[in-house]
Amino acid sequence: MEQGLGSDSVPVSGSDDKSRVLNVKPLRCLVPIFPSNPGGMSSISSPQASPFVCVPPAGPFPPGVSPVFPFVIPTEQQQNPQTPFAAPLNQAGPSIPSPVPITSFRTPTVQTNGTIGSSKRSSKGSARGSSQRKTKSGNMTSPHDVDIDAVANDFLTSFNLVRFEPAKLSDGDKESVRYLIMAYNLLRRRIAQVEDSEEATPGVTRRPDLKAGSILMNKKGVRTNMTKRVGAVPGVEVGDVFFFRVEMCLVGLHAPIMGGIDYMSFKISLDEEPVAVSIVSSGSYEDNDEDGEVLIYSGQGGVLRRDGNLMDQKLEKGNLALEKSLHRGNEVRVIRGVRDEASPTRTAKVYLYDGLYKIVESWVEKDKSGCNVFKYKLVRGAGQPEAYTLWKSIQQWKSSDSTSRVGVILPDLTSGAERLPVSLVNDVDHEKGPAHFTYFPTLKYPEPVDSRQPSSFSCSCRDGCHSNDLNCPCIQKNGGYLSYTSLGVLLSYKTLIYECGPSCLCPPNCRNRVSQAGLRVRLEVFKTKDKGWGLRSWDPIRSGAFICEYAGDVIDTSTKESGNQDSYIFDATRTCEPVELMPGNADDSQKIPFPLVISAKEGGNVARFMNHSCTPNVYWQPVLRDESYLHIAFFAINHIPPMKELTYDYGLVQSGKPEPRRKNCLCGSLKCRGFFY
DNA sequence: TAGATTCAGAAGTAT
DNA sequence: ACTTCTGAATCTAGT
Repeated sequence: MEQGLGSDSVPVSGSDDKSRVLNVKPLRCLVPIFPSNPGGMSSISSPQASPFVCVPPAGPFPPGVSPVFPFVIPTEQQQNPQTPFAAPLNQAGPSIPSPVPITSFRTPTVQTNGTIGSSKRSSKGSARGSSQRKTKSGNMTSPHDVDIDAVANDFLTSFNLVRFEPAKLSDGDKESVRYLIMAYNLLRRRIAQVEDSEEATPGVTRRPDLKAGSILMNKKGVRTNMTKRVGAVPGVEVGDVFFFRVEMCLVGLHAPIMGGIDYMSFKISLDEEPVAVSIVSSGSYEDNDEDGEVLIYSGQGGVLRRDGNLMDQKLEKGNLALEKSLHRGNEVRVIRGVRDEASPTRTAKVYLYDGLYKIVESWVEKDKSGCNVFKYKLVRGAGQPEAYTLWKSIQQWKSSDSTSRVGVILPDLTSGAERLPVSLVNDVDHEKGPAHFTYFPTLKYPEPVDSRQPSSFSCSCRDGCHSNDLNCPCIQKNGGYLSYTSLGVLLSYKTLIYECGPSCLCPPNCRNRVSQAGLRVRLEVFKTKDKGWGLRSWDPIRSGAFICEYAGDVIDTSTKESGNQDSYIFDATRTCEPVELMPGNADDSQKIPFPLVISAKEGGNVARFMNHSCTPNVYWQPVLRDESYLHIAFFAINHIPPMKELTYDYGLVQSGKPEPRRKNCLCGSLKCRGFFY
């Protein structure tokens, strides 16, 4: 068991002094360069304070340093001086690049194809979008008093730039489904971010999921798989995960926004009769699942009414459709709703697409209160990939020390260094573990933290930073918004995120310290078939969620020969192929402040096991803490099902820099460029 | 802190 | 117009 990883390879559990295991390599040769702009940052950093090359966020950059864009940003929409909150921000610190406010992206002239907000929804008496919200807050003009419709319009304007093929409206494919889900989540998170910065109205439930859903549902040419069908839905694979019901509507997996049974009418000679096409089993009825391949599903209706009366279920609508499907023998898609364990909110749910089932039996039961309830027994079709059963296995691994599982080498390769264990598994061959390395969970700068001067930009939010507090300097640095949701999900993509740092007075659980709070999902290092060791997650990961940072030793690139021969190098100066065309509120003026190269050869965390892919599901994001500590944080690009390998794009070396040895890429994607460094 | 309850919510179906 | 296995906020019962 301890052949590959000697007992000395892992730090002793509970050792607080992580620096003990750190092989410190001081950076002496970098000449400090400081912002030349008057005021602002120059006042906070003395030449002795930081050994790093500091450049103003707007550049210029030292040779070889380039801005990093994980996503393409529409360029024509930048720099509009008409910004409602440019003034307070500029007062706070002239050196802080003025954020591009979302209102500056407004495109009032572009009314060509169906702008939202004005047409359908407002005319239908539900004109609650912007006007109602404004009256709610009265005369108090919030600094964030931003029109949600405008946000959505900006978003859709960018969205229209996508090469979206109309053929996919009726028949989707994997790429369009993936893109649509990602677009939905970006919009939803953006709306949530804007709403969150406004003061909460007591008693009003915010539903950014429905708002974003409504906008995309009503936008022509956005949805896919719009024609209902029996059986598989193109572009949706068994095992795919969804985090909101609306997502499944958008991609045509399950049309009812709340209803559990989706059905369509099927022509039989002259008559039409309904057949069920998909069901969602959320566990709030008394469904029970015997072994994961069988589902006992309760019909709809008959639940406790508002008037207190209980009713028998009727053989109509969905119930009738299920009955007809039993006799017809057609396949029914099954979606299993389960609790999202990674989410701190206890009610959060994940929907697993569990593939095709057939109804084999139906009967009527009396429930606890004596009312008739229809029951349907569904059996899963053979030969489909594991989905719900896999989820059930994982629940078992979590509860039973995973001893039952084959291939487990170590239950926790971090020996407690992370807040969650990380298992080490090999079920493909006999290798007993990766080469020796020291596990530590964070990035190691060669200079101790306490020798640095506290930044005057640190905050004093003792209860944690909140996005409606515009006096918080950490909020200001992020363009006036908090970058994360309460779930630790990144709200919008930026080239640089400012987190609270060591000198901030906010607590460790501050919402602006997401990348410092440690792992939130259960990860495991596993042996891949052909790419050595890799990383994957037991928990489903929602789009935008923080996964981990890249831990390792910060490398002095001026003395070391670019350090690129080390296969555990993370080079933040590399550029990435744009992942997707992203709607832009990314701020062009914010750049990576200094070149950062990390080596995780001697030591590091789970990130060192993440493989390269040309179509990745994870991307990296520079995060600056306290103006001087740059870190690399990894976030999910789209929803990631359990046990799917986590990959990111290793990027391309800047032209002019020495190119490391190329390796053959085995990612297997259509867009594979054939190699990586 | 975790479970239970409340309540607005929007699309699809049926009337 | 009506239904609906949502989902967030609030309330309640427990330690």
